[in-house]
Amino acid sequence: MSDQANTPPEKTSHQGRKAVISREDLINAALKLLGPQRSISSLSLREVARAADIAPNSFYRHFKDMDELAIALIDQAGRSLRKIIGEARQSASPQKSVIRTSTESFIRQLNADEALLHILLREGSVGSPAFKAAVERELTFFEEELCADLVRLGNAKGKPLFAPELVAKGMTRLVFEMGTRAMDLPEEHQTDIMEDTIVMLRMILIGSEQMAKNKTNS
Amino acid sequence: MSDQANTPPEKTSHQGRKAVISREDLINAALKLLGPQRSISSLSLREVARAADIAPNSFYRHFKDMDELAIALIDQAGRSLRKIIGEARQSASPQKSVIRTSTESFIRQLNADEALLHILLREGSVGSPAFKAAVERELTFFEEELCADLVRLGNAKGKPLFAPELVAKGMTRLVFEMGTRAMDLPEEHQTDIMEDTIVMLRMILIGSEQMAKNKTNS
DNA sequence: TGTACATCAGTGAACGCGCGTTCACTGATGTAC
DNA sequence: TGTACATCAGTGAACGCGCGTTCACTGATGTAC
Repeated sequence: MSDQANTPPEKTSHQGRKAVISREDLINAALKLLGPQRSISSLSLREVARAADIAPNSFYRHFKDMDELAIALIDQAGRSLRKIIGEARQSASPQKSVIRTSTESFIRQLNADEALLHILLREGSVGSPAFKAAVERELTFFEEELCADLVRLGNAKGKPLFAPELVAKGMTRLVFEMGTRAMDLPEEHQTDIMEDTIVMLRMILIGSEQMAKNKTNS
Repeated sequence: MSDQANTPPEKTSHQGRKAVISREDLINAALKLLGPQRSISSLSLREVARAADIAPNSFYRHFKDMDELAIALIDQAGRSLRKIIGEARQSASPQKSVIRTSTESFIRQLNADEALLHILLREGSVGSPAFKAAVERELTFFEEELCADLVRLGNAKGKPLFAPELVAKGMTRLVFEMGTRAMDLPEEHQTDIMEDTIVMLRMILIGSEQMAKNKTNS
């Protein structure tokens, strides 16, 4: 056996102790620690350093703060969310409604990501004002895209919407709220929650169409 | 001047140090510490003891744990919620819809309580499984009452609902979600959020009525 | 009414722990000559 | 190609702090005789 076989070098350089670590590595270390039960705000700097296999003080080479790391995480989660939804929008078809497609891919990704999207669900209601603002920014962005989609679809169908921005907001918030609760449950229950959510989203949509109709008639 | 005039005895007995403290006093001390920015899970035992003006170890005379205190707080918040809604239900009138009355009293109480209801909004997504279960219990209870109300009202109006339990769930979750976000904002914006919320709740209600109608016709 | 005694909500001191942060350091890597 | 030097991501040791929890204690209050 060669001497490097029984002590796999991982990230360490040939000396045995040091390594070269990037911001990314720290972010990933943090993601490994997060999950349904842990929020960013509950992570300690030393924990993250430990998970990344560096000395605690080395953390400061990459981030000023745990807060700075947290913001980076939220940004990344937001980017991930936008990507998911962008893809869902692409794959919309006459067979499956946009609502169903989007909700399904949201929940699917929630399980696949294991940590990234959870951040947006959790950190919106806890943590520093900066965290909340960052999450709120992602949500608002999401709502605006959804709103544009809804208006376009509604006009195409000849069923314009009443207060489409509130339709988008209600749908977004509801999906996030339901997703937050779903996170803690085993996967089989998540399907039920998803179906419930879809019905609720339909109610909002149909309600808005109806309200637009009433407004026009009167 | 009498000797007790310049050092008001507060809770202390005549000796100057000791006091008799109740579970209630500890709960209230914790409530004083809570608020938009602090969640129960972020409170320390020593902080609560300090706020209640007792030695840290005295805490154990009343609660086994901070967790036990937390559950007590959640219970109390739940009771408060039910009371609010009970009163709102009483004061429903033909002039103001149940939706408006309930939402208004919810938001009003959110501001008045300053801490009690916030607990239910915050602690549902963070903290130990026990916390979450306790919050979920309160929400479910709330949903069931609301559902019964909705069914009764719908039948009285001759407009039965489709999936009333989902109407109740969607409304509850939406109000809580919007309330959570509203907490951090100054009061003048809260009115806007409340109006938005009311419109969204209407969409759900009208959507459900419409879906029931479609089901019947087909 | 007095005395002896049990109870128990309060106490101060101490513990070990993980935390964030600082300091002066080291040694691999890249650059200039 | 070789040597001298600057850079800078890593380091170990140490700090002071607030935490939860333990211990043996105290002294006011209620009860029995």
